[in-house]
Amino acid sequence: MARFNAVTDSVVPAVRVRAVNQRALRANAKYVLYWMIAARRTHDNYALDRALEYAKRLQKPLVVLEALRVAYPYASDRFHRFVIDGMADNAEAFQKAGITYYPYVEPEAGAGSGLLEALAKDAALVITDDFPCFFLPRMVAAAGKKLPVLLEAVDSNGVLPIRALDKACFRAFDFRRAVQKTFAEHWAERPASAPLSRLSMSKATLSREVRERWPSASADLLGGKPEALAALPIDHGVPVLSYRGGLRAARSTLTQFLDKKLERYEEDRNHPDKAATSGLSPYLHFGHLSAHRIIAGIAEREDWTPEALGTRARGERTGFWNMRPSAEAFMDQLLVWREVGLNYCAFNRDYSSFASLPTWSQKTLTEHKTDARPKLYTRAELEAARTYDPIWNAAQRELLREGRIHNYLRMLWGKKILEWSKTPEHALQTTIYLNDRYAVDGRDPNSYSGILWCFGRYDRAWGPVRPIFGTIRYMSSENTEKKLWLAQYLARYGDQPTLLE
DNA sequence: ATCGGCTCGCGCAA
DNA sequence: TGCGCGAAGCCGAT
Repeated sequence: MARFNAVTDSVVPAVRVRAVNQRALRANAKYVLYWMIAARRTHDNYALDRALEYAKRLQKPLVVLEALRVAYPYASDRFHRFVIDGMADNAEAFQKAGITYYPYVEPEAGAGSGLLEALAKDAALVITDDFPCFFLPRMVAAAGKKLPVLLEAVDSNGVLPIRALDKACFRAFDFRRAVQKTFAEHWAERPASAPLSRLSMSKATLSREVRERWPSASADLLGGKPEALAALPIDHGVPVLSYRGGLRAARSTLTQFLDKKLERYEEDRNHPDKAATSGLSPYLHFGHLSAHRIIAGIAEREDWTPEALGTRARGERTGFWNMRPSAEAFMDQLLVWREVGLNYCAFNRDYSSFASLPTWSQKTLTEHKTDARPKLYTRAELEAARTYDPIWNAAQRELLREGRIHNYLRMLWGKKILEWSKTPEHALQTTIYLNDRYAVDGRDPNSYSGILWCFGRYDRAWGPVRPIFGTIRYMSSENTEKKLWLAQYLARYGDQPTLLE
């Protein structure tokens, strides 16, 4: 270990590693601890690579703690089920590799306090995930102060490290240019796709204190027994989804997308009836799937290698990747639109407020703050999908039932909330609440980009000046209905009573 | 069906 | 200083 320089000799790019505290590494401790909080997967994971690297250098076993608490904002059956599905998959993969994996689901608020510290007592150092959003940055900072050992946060969020640039971009165009300039070098430093294969690592023993005071998640919970979830003090008003979380489900969703949908992506993606969207966002949000894995799949289908990349980095939307148009359109979503959100959150703690909007949009919305609204709905009316607008109601019902809203309709959904709220600030609050509570990929940088876009972020002014919107880009249900194929969508999520309401 | 104007700010060329 | 251009729009003119 003496000659290992953790910065220059690591397989993980230094820009992805952040020392959260200045405590020492303890080479004589029992194991290396990976506290898995965002990249909840066993491959394509820089934090796991880093942890394995330390374990090998120090000749210690690796212990992985994947914890889920009950008192975090919006904890519900929906998100718990999704994360626990992932735990079951992770348990199997780590078991096969001979790594001590500790899935912990807190049975009551506060019960999990002290677990990380107790496990860290025997750790040479702790590695965790660096996620720039929600309560995670605060939680990691607090842990850094408490832990008696070195805590490193590793960024496995995207293909570009969140600190690849030194500031936030306020236009997608600028970020696209940065992606085009640097993709090749970052792609060359991708994480291991099968880090657990051919490992020979000794197994760690956890202290009796830990095993008795914080028993790992029960087989009932991991196995998906509804009673086990019902017993937890979480929001039972947000029901589980019809699709599973976890790595297996992520892989099959990806395969479906690549085999059946990618080819028609560009043409069909705006049409709700065409079912052309990837459905990958929930898996990306909870770290069950990596952008690297998706790109590898696209590259294979497109027979693509980085040599095909264009040399001009001018921020143009086509002609850079040199893939088929549909694949290029999807790459733009994945690399530019997903990662520009990560970039924003990484540099702005204030990523979701009205004050974070561009000056021009704050100004125009404020100027039209007192304009008459066609109708004002309460949050509860919106939540229950009870408006006069069938398209909006359908989108809201899709959110309630499926934990997502179709890409195109999500924009209209947000714009209408602005139209029906007494102030833009209230509208923003309501939109974020609904998305955070019900969307599987809520509480994600990506989601905040999408919502704040409706209020002007990453966008520009569009005339003519209209009531309420001012020069914010306007969208209407009438035009949406004319432009899109959505009859089946309306039938599926239409104004008929359902179990939820 | 397609086109320009509506309207704002940024980077870049000059 | 001027020019070109940008997530998905809308509307009226041709």
